[in-house]
Amino acid sequence: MNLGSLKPFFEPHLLSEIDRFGIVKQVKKGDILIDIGEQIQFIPLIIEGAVKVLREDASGDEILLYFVDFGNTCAMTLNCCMENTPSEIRAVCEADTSLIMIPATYMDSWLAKYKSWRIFIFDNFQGRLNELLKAVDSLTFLKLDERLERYINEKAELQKNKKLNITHLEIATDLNSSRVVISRLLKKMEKDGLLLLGRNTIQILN
DNA sequence: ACATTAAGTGATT
DNA sequence: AATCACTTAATGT
Repeated sequence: MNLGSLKPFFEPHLLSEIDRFGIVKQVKKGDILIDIGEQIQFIPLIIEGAVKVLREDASGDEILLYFVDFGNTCAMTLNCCMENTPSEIRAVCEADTSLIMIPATYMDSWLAKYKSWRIFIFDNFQGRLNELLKAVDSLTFLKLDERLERYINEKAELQKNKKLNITHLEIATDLNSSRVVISRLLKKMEKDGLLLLGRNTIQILN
């Protein structure tokens, strides 16, 4: 197992346990990792790629909460793991992603045994909580055009690429708006010289 | 050539 | 800011 990239995070003993009990999994873009209502059996550790975490309302509309990328895991999942409750969120792969699935049963013993695991879990809670706060005030305080701008920049940063392959419809569902509105806002941004639009692509200028 | 999907636009609420 | 109704353009079969 290629654990080199995790070395800075965990102490050697823990690394070898991860090596022994973790299951490496490759998932493709669009795959659903965890769905709402599912019981969590594994803690996913992201090695490469990114996952988006979203919530769904009663009428089936989705709303994006945050992204999880390398070296992180989903705090909502951790929570569900410990409490043994069903998932409150859906996790969908943003891009082709590789991750290590760690059986949830190790959570407890590792927390007791390994300082680096405790730190890791804590940092993740903190990180996700901040992301969640960002999502909340984005929803309540920002207008749609500002949210859209933030969304695009975040996405570009995530995949380290100023040219996004995404449709207006995908953006609309992530921000839970409608395609027409997104198209218009993007068009305005293009006129303002912020972007270059194409079919399935958005190129960010600066 | 035809169907499908993405994006652009005016009018209306 | 959302929805409708329609157009135009790009892509797949």
